[in-house]
Amino acid sequence: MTNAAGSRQNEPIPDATVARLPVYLRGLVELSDDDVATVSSVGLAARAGVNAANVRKDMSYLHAHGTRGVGYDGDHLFGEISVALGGGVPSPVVIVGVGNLGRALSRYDGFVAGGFPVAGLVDADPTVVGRRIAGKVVRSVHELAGLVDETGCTIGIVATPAAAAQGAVDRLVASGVGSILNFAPTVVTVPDRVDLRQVDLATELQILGYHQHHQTTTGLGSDRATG
Amino acid sequence: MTNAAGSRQNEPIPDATVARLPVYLRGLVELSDDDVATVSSVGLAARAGVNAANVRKDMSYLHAHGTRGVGYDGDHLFGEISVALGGGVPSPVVIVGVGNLGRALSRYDGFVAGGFPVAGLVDADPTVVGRRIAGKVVRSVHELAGLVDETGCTIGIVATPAAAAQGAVDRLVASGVGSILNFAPTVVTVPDRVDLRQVDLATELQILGYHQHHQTTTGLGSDRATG
DNA sequence: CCTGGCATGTGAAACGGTGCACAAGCGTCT
DNA sequence: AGACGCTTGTGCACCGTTTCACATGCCAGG
Repeated sequence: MTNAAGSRQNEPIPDATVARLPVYLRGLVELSDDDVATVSSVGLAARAGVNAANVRKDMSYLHAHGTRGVGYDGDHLFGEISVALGGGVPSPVVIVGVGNLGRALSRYDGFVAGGFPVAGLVDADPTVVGRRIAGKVVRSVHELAGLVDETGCTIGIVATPAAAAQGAVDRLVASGVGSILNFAPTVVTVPDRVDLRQVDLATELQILGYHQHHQTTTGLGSDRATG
Repeated sequence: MTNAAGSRQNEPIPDATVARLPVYLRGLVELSDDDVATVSSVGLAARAGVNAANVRKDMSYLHAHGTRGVGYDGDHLFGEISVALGGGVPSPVVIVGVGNLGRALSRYDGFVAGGFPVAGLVDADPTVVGRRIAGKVVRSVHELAGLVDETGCTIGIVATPAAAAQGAVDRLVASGVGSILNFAPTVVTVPDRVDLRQVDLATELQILGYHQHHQTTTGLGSDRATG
Protein backbone atom coordinates (compact mmCIF):
# COMPACT_ATOMS: atom_id res chain seq x y z
CA MET A 1 0.00 0.00 0.00
CA THR A 2 2.88 2.36 0.69
CA ASN A 3 4.11 2.03 -2.84
CA ALA A 4 2.37 4.13 -5.45
CA ALA A 5 3.07 2.34 -8.69
CA GLY A 6 0.40 -0.29 -8.34
CA SER A 7 2.37 -3.37 -9.24
CA ARG A 8 4.83 -3.27 -6.44
CA GLN A 9 7.39 -5.88 -7.28
CA ASN A 10 9.14 -6.69 -10.49
CA GLU A 11 7.06 -9.84 -10.69
CA PRO A 12 5.70 -10.22 -14.17
CA ILE A 13 1.94 -10.57 -14.50
CA PRO A 14 1.17 -13.43 -16.91
CA ASP A 15 -0.28 -12.42 -20.25
CA ALA A 16 -3.30 -14.60 -19.69
CA THR A 17 -4.03 -12.74 -16.48
CA VAL A 18 -3.63 -9.34 -18.11
CA ALA A 19 -6.11 -10.36 -20.79
CA ARG A 20 -8.68 -11.13 -18.11
CA LEU A 21 -8.28 -7.95 -16.11
CA PRO A 22 -10.56 -5.85 -18.32
CA VAL A 23 -13.23 -8.49 -17.98
CA TYR A 24 -12.94 -8.41 -14.22
CA LEU A 25 -13.20 -4.65 -14.35
CA ARG A 26 -16.48 -4.85 -16.20
CA GLY A 27 -17.77 -7.44 -13.78
CA LEU A 28 -16.93 -5.15 -10.88
CA VAL A 29 -18.81 -2.30 -12.48
CA GLU A 30 -21.89 -4.48 -12.78
CA LEU A 31 -21.58 -5.49 -9.15
CA SER A 32 -21.20 -1.89 -8.12
CA ASP A 33 -24.38 -1.09 -10.03
CA ASP A 34 -26.10 -3.78 -8.01
CA ASP A 35 -24.83 -2.18 -4.79
CA VAL A 36 -22.71 -5.18 -3.96
CA ALA A 37 -19.80 -3.99 -1.86
CA THR A 38 -18.03 -7.29 -1.40
CA VAL A 39 -17.45 -9.95 -4.01
CA SER A 40 -16.18 -13.48 -3.67
CA SER A 41 -13.91 -15.13 -6.18
CA VAL A 42 -16.82 -17.39 -7.10
CA GLY A 43 -19.10 -14.43 -7.77
CA LEU A 44 -16.56 -12.59 -9.87
CA ALA A 45 -15.64 -15.75 -11.72
CA ALA A 46 -19.27 -16.27 -12.69
CA ARG A 47 -19.47 -12.77 -14.13
CA ALA A 48 -16.17 -13.11 -15.94
CA GLY A 49 -16.86 -16.58 -17.24
CA VAL A 50 -13.75 -18.13 -15.73
CA ASN A 51 -12.78 -20.51 -12.97
CA ALA A 52 -12.86 -19.21 -9.39
CA ALA A 53 -9.37 -20.45 -8.61
CA ASN A 54 -8.21 -18.60 -11.65
CA VAL A 55 -9.64 -15.38 -10.29
CA ARG A 56 -7.89 -15.86 -6.98
CA LYS A 57 -4.58 -16.59 -8.64
CA ASP A 58 -4.95 -13.58 -10.90
CA MET A 59 -5.60 -11.34 -7.93
CA SER A 60 -2.58 -12.69 -6.14
CA TYR A 61 -0.43 -11.64 -9.10
CA LEU A 62 -1.80 -8.13 -8.69
CA HIS A 63 -1.16 -8.24 -4.95
CA ALA A 64 -4.82 -7.38 -4.65
CA HIS A 65 -5.64 -9.37 -1.57
CA GLY A 66 -9.08 -10.11 -0.22
CA THR A 67 -10.28 -11.06 3.22
CA ARG A 68 -10.54 -14.73 4.06
CA GLY A 69 -14.02 -15.81 4.87
CA VAL A 70 -15.40 -12.63 3.32
CA GLY A 71 -14.15 -11.93 -0.16
CA TYR A 72 -12.78 -8.92 -2.01
CA ASP A 73 -13.79 -5.33 -1.50
CA GLY A 74 -15.34 -4.25 -4.77
CA ASP A 75 -14.13 -0.67 -4.88
CA HIS A 76 -10.67 -1.55 -3.72
CA LEU A 77 -10.35 -4.31 -6.28
CA PHE A 78 -11.56 -1.99 -8.99
CA GLY A 79 -8.86 0.46 -8.05
CA GLU A 80 -6.12 -2.14 -8.02
CA ILE A 81 -7.03 -3.49 -11.43
CA SER A 82 -7.42 0.00 -12.86
CA VAL A 83 -3.98 0.91 -11.67
CA ALA A 84 -2.48 -2.25 -13.10
CA LEU A 85 -4.11 -1.51 -16.44
CA GLY A 86 -2.45 1.82 -16.86
CA GLY A 87 -3.12 3.83 -13.76
CA GLY A 88 -6.47 5.13 -14.88
CA VAL A 89 -4.67 7.72 -16.96
CA PRO A 90 -6.43 8.09 -20.31
CA SER A 91 -4.30 7.07 -23.29
CA PRO A 92 -5.36 8.87 -26.44
CA VAL A 93 -5.37 6.80 -29.60
CA VAL A 94 -4.98 7.68 -33.24
CA ILE A 95 -6.86 5.79 -35.92
CA VAL A 96 -5.16 5.26 -39.26
CA GLY A 97 -7.59 4.57 -42.07
CA VAL A 98 -11.17 5.78 -41.97
CA GLY A 99 -12.89 3.27 -44.21
CA ASN A 100 -15.94 1.38 -42.99
CA LEU A 101 -14.16 -0.05 -40.03
CA GLY A 102 -12.17 3.05 -39.15
CA ARG A 103 -15.30 5.18 -39.08
CA ALA A 104 -17.09 2.68 -36.87
CA LEU A 105 -14.14 2.55 -34.50
CA SER A 106 -13.91 6.32 -34.31
CA ARG A 107 -17.51 6.40 -33.11
CA TYR A 108 -17.22 3.44 -30.78
CA ASP A 109 -18.26 4.52 -27.30
CA GLY A 110 -16.39 1.72 -25.61
CA PHE A 111 -13.03 3.29 -26.35
CA VAL A 112 -13.79 6.55 -24.58
CA ALA A 113 -15.47 4.74 -21.72
CA GLY A 114 -12.43 2.56 -21.31
CA GLY A 115 -10.09 5.52 -21.08
CA PHE A 116 -8.98 5.59 -24.70
CA PRO A 117 -10.28 8.78 -26.31
CA VAL A 118 -9.77 9.08 -30.02
CA ALA A 119 -7.35 11.95 -30.42
CA GLY A 120 -7.23 11.97 -34.18
CA LEU A 121 -7.99 10.30 -37.47
CA VAL A 122 -5.73 10.09 -40.48
CA ASP A 123 -6.15 8.62 -43.94
CA ALA A 124 -4.10 8.36 -47.09
CA ASP A 125 -7.00 9.17 -49.41
CA PRO A 126 -6.97 12.91 -50.20
CA THR A 127 -10.71 12.88 -50.86
CA VAL A 128 -11.53 12.02 -47.27
CA VAL A 129 -8.89 14.21 -45.67
CA GLY A 130 -10.61 17.25 -44.22
CA ARG A 131 -13.90 15.52 -43.68
CA ARG A 132 -15.47 15.43 -40.27
CA ILE A 133 -16.07 12.06 -38.69
CA ALA A 134 -17.39 11.68 -35.16
CA GLY A 135 -16.63 15.33 -34.58
CA LYS A 136 -13.04 15.09 -35.70
CA VAL A 137 -11.41 16.30 -38.88
CA VAL A 138 -9.59 13.64 -40.83
CA ARG A 139 -6.00 14.62 -41.41
CA SER A 140 -3.48 13.45 -43.93
CA VAL A 141 -1.32 10.50 -43.13
CA HIS A 142 1.65 12.80 -43.63
CA GLU A 143 0.61 14.77 -40.60
CA LEU A 144 0.63 11.65 -38.46
CA ALA A 145 3.90 12.35 -36.69
CA GLY A 146 2.82 15.87 -35.88
CA LEU A 147 -0.55 14.70 -34.63
CA VAL A 148 1.01 12.08 -32.40
CA ASP A 149 3.33 14.71 -31.03
CA GLU A 150 0.62 17.26 -30.32
CA THR A 151 -1.83 14.90 -28.72
CA GLY A 152 0.63 12.62 -26.97
CA CYS A 153 -0.89 9.54 -28.52
CA THR A 154 0.77 6.34 -27.44
CA ILE A 155 -1.55 3.89 -29.14
CA GLY A 156 -2.29 3.54 -32.84
CA ILE A 157 -5.15 1.69 -34.44
CA VAL A 158 -4.61 0.46 -37.99
CA ALA A 159 -7.83 0.10 -39.97
CA THR A 160 -6.45 0.34 -43.47
CA PRO A 161 -6.73 -2.20 -46.28
CA ALA A 162 -4.28 -5.06 -45.94
CA ALA A 163 -1.95 -3.70 -48.58
CA ALA A 164 -1.46 -0.43 -46.72
CA ALA A 165 -1.17 -1.91 -43.25
CA GLN A 166 2.59 -2.38 -43.03
CA GLY A 167 3.14 1.15 -44.26
CA ALA A 168 0.72 2.51 -41.70
CA VAL A 169 2.42 0.53 -38.98
CA ASP A 170 5.83 1.78 -40.03
CA ARG A 171 4.63 5.35 -39.92
CA LEU A 172 3.12 4.87 -36.49
CA VAL A 173 6.35 3.39 -35.21
CA ALA A 174 8.36 6.21 -36.75
CA SER A 175 6.03 8.68 -35.05
CA GLY A 176 6.88 7.23 -31.70
CA VAL A 177 3.76 5.17 -31.07
CA GLY A 178 4.64 2.22 -28.88
CA SER A 179 1.45 0.16 -29.02
CA ILE A 180 -0.47 -0.82 -32.11
CA LEU A 181 -3.79 -2.55 -32.63
CA ASN A 182 -3.99 -3.89 -36.17
CA PHE A 183 -7.33 -4.66 -37.76
CA ALA A 184 -5.96 -5.17 -41.25
CA PRO A 185 -6.10 -8.81 -42.32
CA THR A 186 -2.40 -9.26 -42.79
CA VAL A 187 0.69 -10.06 -40.80
CA VAL A 188 2.73 -7.00 -39.99
CA THR A 189 6.09 -6.73 -38.29
CA VAL A 190 7.26 -4.21 -35.73
CA PRO A 191 10.44 -3.61 -33.77
CA ASP A 192 10.72 -5.52 -30.52
CA ARG A 193 10.04 -2.51 -28.37
CA VAL A 194 6.65 -1.98 -29.99
CA ASP A 195 3.68 -3.94 -28.73
CA LEU A 196 1.42 -5.28 -31.44
CA ARG A 197 -1.96 -6.92 -31.21
CA GLN A 198 -3.91 -8.33 -34.10
CA VAL A 199 -7.67 -8.41 -34.45
CA ASP A 200 -8.69 -10.32 -37.52
CA LEU A 201 -12.40 -10.40 -38.20
CA ALA A 202 -12.40 -12.73 -41.19
CA THR A 203 -10.10 -15.14 -39.40
CA GLU A 204 -12.49 -15.35 -36.49
CA LEU A 205 -15.24 -16.43 -38.83
CA GLN A 206 -13.03 -18.99 -40.47
CA ILE A 207 -12.24 -20.51 -37.11
CA LEU A 208 -15.94 -20.73 -36.39
CA GLY A 209 -16.39 -22.28 -39.79
CA TYR A 210 -13.89 -24.97 -38.98
CA HIS A 211 -15.59 -26.02 -35.78
CA GLN A 212 -18.92 -26.05 -37.53
CA HIS A 213 -17.62 -28.24 -40.31
CA HIS A 214 -16.16 -30.67 -37.81
CA GLN A 215 -18.82 -30.61 -35.15
CA THR A 216 -19.65 -34.26 -35.73
CA THR A 217 -16.19 -35.59 -34.89
CA THR A 218 -15.59 -34.15 -31.46
CA GLY A 219 -19.23 -33.60 -30.69
CA LEU A 220 -19.26 -30.07 -29.31
CA GLY A 221 -17.87 -26.59 -29.32
CA SER A 222 -16.89 -24.80 -26.16
CA ASP A 223 -16.47 -21.25 -25.08
CA ARG A 224 -13.42 -19.37 -25.93
CA ALA A 225 -12.13 -16.19 -24.40
CA THR A 226 -10.68 -13.16 -26.07
CA GLY A 227 -6.95 -13.48 -26.53
CA MET B 1 -7.45 -38.62 -51.25
CA THR B 2 -10.01 -41.40 -51.51
CA ASN B 3 -11.89 -39.96 -48.60
CA ALA B 4 -14.05 -36.95 -49.32
CA ALA B 5 -14.42 -35.26 -45.98
CA GLY B 6 -11.06 -33.53 -45.96
CA SER B 7 -9.78 -34.43 -42.55
CA ARG B 8 -9.41 -38.12 -43.04
CA GLN B 9 -8.93 -39.51 -39.59
CA ASN B 10 -10.72 -38.75 -36.38
CA GLU B 11 -7.56 -37.05 -35.15
CA PRO B 12 -8.45 -33.74 -33.61
CA ILE B 13 -6.68 -30.68 -34.98
CA PRO B 14 -5.45 -28.56 -32.07
CA ASP B 15 -7.24 -25.25 -31.59
CA ALA B 16 -4.00 -23.36 -31.85
CA THR B 17 -3.41 -24.91 -35.26
CA VAL B 18 -6.91 -24.12 -36.48
CA ALA B 19 -6.41 -20.49 -35.50
CA ARG B 20 -3.33 -20.33 -37.71
CA LEU B 21 -4.84 -21.95 -40.78
CA PRO B 22 -6.49 -18.78 -42.08
CA VAL B 23 -3.17 -16.99 -41.78
CA TYR B 24 -1.44 -19.70 -43.78
CA LEU B 25 -4.15 -19.41 -46.37
CA ARG B 26 -3.47 -15.73 -46.81
CA GLY B 27 0.24 -16.36 -47.03
CA LEU B 28 -0.33 -18.91 -49.76
CA VAL B 29 -2.42 -16.44 -51.73
CA GLU B 30 0.41 -13.94 -51.58
CA LEU B 31 2.87 -16.55 -52.74
CA SER B 32 0.58 -17.54 -55.56
CA ASP B 33 0.44 -13.89 -56.61
CA ASP B 34 4.22 -13.92 -56.70
CA ASP B 35 4.13 -17.00 -58.93
CA VAL B 36 5.81 -19.14 -56.35
CA ALA B 37 4.70 -22.73 -56.90
CA THR B 38 6.58 -24.35 -54.05
CA VAL B 39 6.94 -23.04 -50.54
CA SER B 40 9.14 -24.19 -47.70
CA SER B 41 8.06 -24.23 -44.10
CA VAL B 42 10.52 -21.44 -43.48
CA GLY B 43 9.02 -19.32 -46.22
CA LEU B 44 5.47 -19.85 -45.10
CA ALA B 45 6.44 -19.31 -41.48
CA ALA B 46 7.93 -15.94 -42.37
CA ARG B 47 4.72 -14.84 -44.05
CA ALA B 48 2.56 -16.12 -41.22
CA GLY B 49 4.74 -14.72 -38.49
CA VAL B 50 5.29 -18.05 -36.74
CA ASN B 51 8.02 -20.60 -36.16
CA ALA B 52 8.93 -22.91 -39.04
CA ALA B 53 8.68 -26.06 -36.96
CA ASN B 54 5.24 -24.91 -35.98
CA VAL B 55 4.22 -24.76 -39.60
CA ARG B 56 5.47 -28.27 -40.25
CA LYS B 57 3.68 -29.68 -37.24
CA ASP B 58 0.49 -27.91 -38.21
CA MET B 59 0.65 -29.37 -41.70
CA SER B 60 1.20 -32.82 -40.30
CA TYR B 61 -2.03 -32.49 -38.34
CA LEU B 62 -3.78 -31.73 -41.60
CA HIS B 63 -2.09 -34.67 -43.31
CA ALA B 64 -0.90 -32.10 -45.81
CA HIS B 65 2.50 -33.51 -46.55
CA GLY B 66 5.26 -31.83 -48.44
CA THR B 67 8.24 -33.19 -50.29
CA ARG B 68 11.51 -33.58 -48.44
CA GLY B 69 14.26 -31.47 -49.85
CA VAL B 70 11.74 -29.40 -51.78
CA GLY B 71 8.90 -28.04 -49.71
CA TYR B 72 5.13 -27.87 -50.05
CA ASP B 73 3.17 -27.46 -53.26
CA GLY B 74 1.42 -24.14 -52.95
CA ASP B 75 -1.82 -24.98 -54.73
CA HIS B 76 -2.14 -28.34 -53.10
CA LEU B 77 -1.55 -26.88 -49.65
CA PHE B 78 -4.11 -24.18 -50.32
CA GLY B 79 -6.63 -26.84 -51.20
CA GLU B 80 -5.94 -28.92 -48.12
CA ILE B 81 -6.28 -25.97 -45.77
CA SER B 82 -9.41 -24.74 -47.53
CA VAL B 83 -11.02 -28.11 -47.14
CA ALA B 84 -10.09 -28.29 -43.48
CA LEU B 85 -11.60 -24.85 -42.93
CA GLY B 86 -15.02 -25.82 -44.11
CA GLY B 87 -14.64 -27.32 -47.53
CA GLY B 88 -14.75 -24.06 -49.39
CA VAL B 89 -18.51 -24.03 -49.01
CA PRO B 90 -19.70 -20.49 -48.26
CA SER B 91 -21.37 -20.09 -44.87
CA PRO B 92 -23.81 -17.21 -44.84
CA VAL B 93 -23.86 -15.09 -41.72
CA VAL B 94 -26.50 -12.94 -40.10
CA ILE B 95 -25.60 -9.75 -38.28
CA VAL B 96 -27.62 -8.78 -35.23
CA GLY B 97 -27.41 -5.11 -34.42
CA VAL B 98 -26.68 -2.49 -37.06
CA GLY B 99 -25.16 0.27 -35.00
CA ASN B 100 -21.79 1.74 -35.93
CA LEU B 101 -20.04 -1.56 -35.73
CA GLY B 102 -22.80 -3.63 -37.31
CA ARG B 103 -22.95 -1.34 -40.31
CA ALA B 104 -19.20 -1.49 -40.75
CA LEU B 105 -19.22 -5.26 -40.52
CA SER B 106 -22.04 -5.56 -43.03
CA ARG B 107 -19.91 -3.68 -45.53
CA TYR B 108 -16.67 -5.44 -44.70
CA ASP B 109 -15.26 -7.00 -47.85
CA GLY B 110 -13.16 -9.53 -46.01
CA PHE B 111 -16.20 -11.53 -44.98
CA VAL B 112 -17.41 -12.15 -48.49
CA ALA B 113 -13.90 -12.81 -49.71
CA GLY B 114 -13.43 -15.35 -46.98
CA GLY B 115 -16.56 -17.25 -47.92
CA PHE B 116 -18.90 -15.66 -45.40
CA PRO B 117 -21.49 -13.62 -47.29
CA VAL B 118 -23.81 -11.52 -45.19
CA ALA B 119 -27.21 -13.06 -45.69
CA GLY B 120 -29.15 -10.65 -43.55
CA LEU B 121 -29.23 -7.88 -40.99
CA VAL B 122 -31.57 -7.55 -38.06
CA ASP B 123 -32.02 -4.93 -35.39
CA ALA B 124 -34.30 -4.36 -32.44
CA ASP B 125 -34.77 -0.66 -33.12
CA PRO B 126 -37.97 -0.14 -35.17
CA THR B 127 -36.61 3.09 -36.64
CA VAL B 128 -33.80 1.30 -38.47
CA VAL B 129 -35.82 -1.74 -39.51
CA GLY B 130 -36.60 -1.43 -43.18
CA ARG B 131 -33.57 0.68 -43.95
CA ARG B 132 -31.12 -0.42 -46.59
CA ILE B 133 -27.56 -1.02 -45.52
CA ALA B 134 -24.94 -2.40 -47.86
CA GLY B 135 -27.70 -3.37 -50.25
CA LYS B 136 -29.67 -5.28 -47.66
CA VAL B 137 -32.88 -4.38 -45.92
CA VAL B 138 -32.68 -4.45 -42.15
CA ARG B 139 -35.29 -6.72 -40.70
CA SER B 140 -36.80 -6.92 -37.27
CA VAL B 141 -35.16 -9.06 -34.68
CA HIS B 142 -38.44 -10.93 -34.45
CA GLU B 143 -37.95 -12.19 -37.96
CA LEU B 144 -34.56 -13.62 -37.06
CA ALA B 145 -35.65 -17.24 -36.87
CA GLY B 146 -37.40 -17.00 -40.20
CA LEU B 147 -34.41 -15.32 -41.79
CA VAL B 148 -32.04 -17.97 -40.52
CA ASP B 149 -34.34 -20.61 -41.84
CA GLU B 150 -34.70 -19.08 -45.31
CA THR B 151 -31.04 -18.32 -45.85
CA GLY B 152 -29.57 -21.31 -44.07
CA CYS B 153 -27.37 -19.13 -41.90
CA THR B 154 -25.17 -21.09 -39.54
CA ILE B 155 -23.17 -18.23 -38.12
CA GLY B 156 -24.42 -15.22 -36.22
CA ILE B 157 -22.57 -12.00 -35.51
CA VAL B 158 -23.65 -10.04 -32.46
CA ALA B 159 -22.94 -6.31 -32.71
CA THR B 160 -25.48 -5.00 -30.26
CA PRO B 161 -24.87 -2.91 -27.15
CA ALA B 162 -23.66 -4.94 -24.21
CA ALA B 163 -27.03 -4.91 -22.49
CA ALA B 164 -28.75 -6.52 -25.47
CA ALA B 165 -26.05 -9.08 -26.24
CA GLN B 166 -27.27 -12.00 -24.17
CA GLY B 167 -30.76 -11.61 -25.60
CA ALA B 168 -29.42 -11.53 -29.13
CA VAL B 169 -27.33 -14.61 -28.46
CA ASP B 170 -30.30 -16.44 -27.01
CA ARG B 171 -32.38 -15.62 -30.05
CA LEU B 172 -29.65 -16.80 -32.38
CA VAL B 173 -29.34 -20.05 -30.50
CA ALA B 174 -33.10 -20.52 -30.52
CA SER B 175 -33.06 -19.92 -34.28
CA GLY B 176 -30.67 -22.81 -34.72
CA VAL B 177 -27.45 -20.90 -35.26
CA GLY B 178 -24.54 -23.01 -34.06
CA SER B 179 -21.66 -20.54 -34.20
CA ILE B 180 -21.62 -17.04 -32.79
CA LEU B 181 -19.12 -14.22 -32.99
CA ASN B 182 -19.79 -11.70 -30.24
CA PHE B 183 -18.52 -8.13 -30.50
CA ALA B 184 -20.50 -6.84 -27.57
CA PRO B 185 -18.27 -6.01 -24.61
CA THR B 186 -19.82 -8.44 -22.21
CA VAL B 187 -19.59 -12.06 -21.22
CA VAL B 188 -22.39 -14.13 -22.70
CA THR B 189 -23.23 -17.76 -22.15
CA VAL B 190 -24.35 -20.35 -24.67
CA PRO B 191 -25.24 -24.04 -24.57
CA ASP B 192 -22.32 -26.42 -24.95
CA ARG B 193 -23.21 -27.36 -28.49
CA VAL B 194 -22.88 -23.74 -29.65
CA ASP B 195 -19.46 -22.40 -30.53
CA LEU B 196 -18.81 -18.90 -29.24
CA ARG B 197 -15.97 -16.53 -29.95
CA GLN B 198 -15.51 -13.15 -28.38
CA VAL B 199 -13.94 -10.10 -30.01
CA ASP B 200 -13.60 -7.27 -27.56
CA LEU B 201 -12.23 -4.06 -28.97
CA ALA B 202 -11.98 -2.06 -25.78
CA THR B 203 -10.33 -4.97 -24.01
CA GLU B 204 -7.67 -5.14 -26.67
CA LEU B 205 -6.79 -1.53 -26.02
CA GLN B 206 -6.68 -2.09 -22.31
CA ILE B 207 -4.25 -4.93 -22.78
CA LEU B 208 -2.06 -2.66 -24.85
CA GLY B 209 -2.39 -0.07 -22.13
CA TYR B 210 -1.08 -2.50 -19.58
CA HIS B 211 2.04 -3.36 -21.52
CA GLN B 212 2.66 0.29 -22.15
CA HIS B 213 2.35 1.15 -18.51
CA HIS B 214 4.76 -1.61 -17.57
CA GLN B 215 7.21 -1.38 -20.41
CA THR B 216 9.98 -0.31 -18.07
CA THR B 217 9.86 -3.41 -15.87
CA THR B 218 10.23 -6.19 -18.38
CA GLY B 219 11.78 -4.01 -21.02
CA LEU B 220 9.80 -4.90 -24.10
CA GLY B 221 6.57 -5.98 -25.68
CA SER B 222 6.41 -8.76 -28.18
CA ASP B 223 4.11 -9.80 -30.98
CA ARG B 224 0.91 -11.54 -30.24
CA ALA B 225 -1.27 -13.50 -32.57
CA THR B 226 -5.00 -13.46 -32.90
CA GLY B 227 -6.62 -16.04 -30.69
C1' DC C 1 25.21 -44.74 -59.85
C1' DC C 2 26.61 -42.26 -56.07
C1' DT C 3 27.16 -38.24 -53.32
C1' DG C 4 25.90 -33.86 -51.33
C1' DG C 5 22.63 -30.56 -50.00
C1' DC C 6 18.35 -29.40 -48.33
C1' DA C 7 13.75 -29.53 -46.34
C1' DT C 8 10.43 -32.42 -44.16
C1' DG C 9 8.51 -34.95 -40.23
C1' DT C 10 8.68 -35.98 -35.44
C1' DG C 11 10.45 -37.35 -30.65
C1' DA C 12 11.17 -35.05 -26.65
C1' DA C 13 11.99 -31.28 -23.63
C1' DA C 14 10.59 -26.80 -22.04
C1' DC C 15 7.00 -23.52 -21.17
C1' DG C 16 2.78 -21.32 -19.78
C1' DG C 17 -1.67 -21.81 -18.13
C1' DT C 18 -5.53 -24.14 -15.70
C1' DG C 19 -7.93 -26.17 -12.07
C1' DC C 20 -8.10 -29.22 -8.13
C1' DA C 21 -7.64 -29.69 -3.43
C1' DC C 22 -6.37 -28.25 0.88
C1' DA C 23 -4.27 -25.56 4.52
C1' DA C 24 -4.58 -20.92 6.56
C1' DG C 25 -7.19 -17.38 8.44
C1' DC C 26 -11.11 -14.16 9.23
C1' DG C 27 -15.65 -13.21 11.05
C1' DT C 28 -19.70 -14.61 13.46
C1' DC C 29 -22.68 -16.88 16.49
C1' DT C 30 -23.46 -19.11 20.66
C1' DA D 1 -14.00 -17.67 24.84
C1' DG D 2 -14.48 -21.21 21.71
C1' DA D 3 -16.04 -23.42 17.74
C1' DC D 4 -17.79 -23.32 13.16
C1' DG D 5 -18.48 -21.92 8.46
C1' DC D 6 -16.89 -19.60 4.72
C1' DT D 7 -13.43 -17.77 1.55
C1' DT D 8 -8.83 -16.77 0.44
C1' DG D 9 -4.20 -18.10 -1.09
C1' DT D 10 -1.31 -21.56 -3.17
C1' DG D 11 1.28 -26.12 -4.00
C1' DC D 12 0.94 -29.39 -7.39
C1' DA D 13 -0.32 -32.12 -11.16
C1' DC D 14 -2.24 -32.05 -15.71
C1' DC D 15 -2.74 -30.41 -20.34
C1' DG D 16 -1.97 -28.01 -24.64
C1' DT D 17 1.41 -25.64 -27.13
C1' DT D 18 5.91 -24.30 -28.67
C1' DT D 19 10.46 -25.12 -29.92
C1' DC D 20 14.70 -27.53 -30.57
C1' DA D 21 17.26 -30.98 -32.64
C1' DC D 22 17.90 -34.64 -35.54
C1' DA D 23 16.95 -38.63 -38.34
C1' DT D 24 14.67 -39.51 -42.73
C1' DG D 25 14.28 -39.10 -47.41
C1' DC D 26 13.99 -36.62 -51.90
C1' DC D 27 16.18 -34.24 -55.73
C1' DA D 28 19.99 -32.63 -58.52
C1' DG D 29 24.47 -32.75 -60.26
C1' DG D 30 28.58 -35.03 -61.47
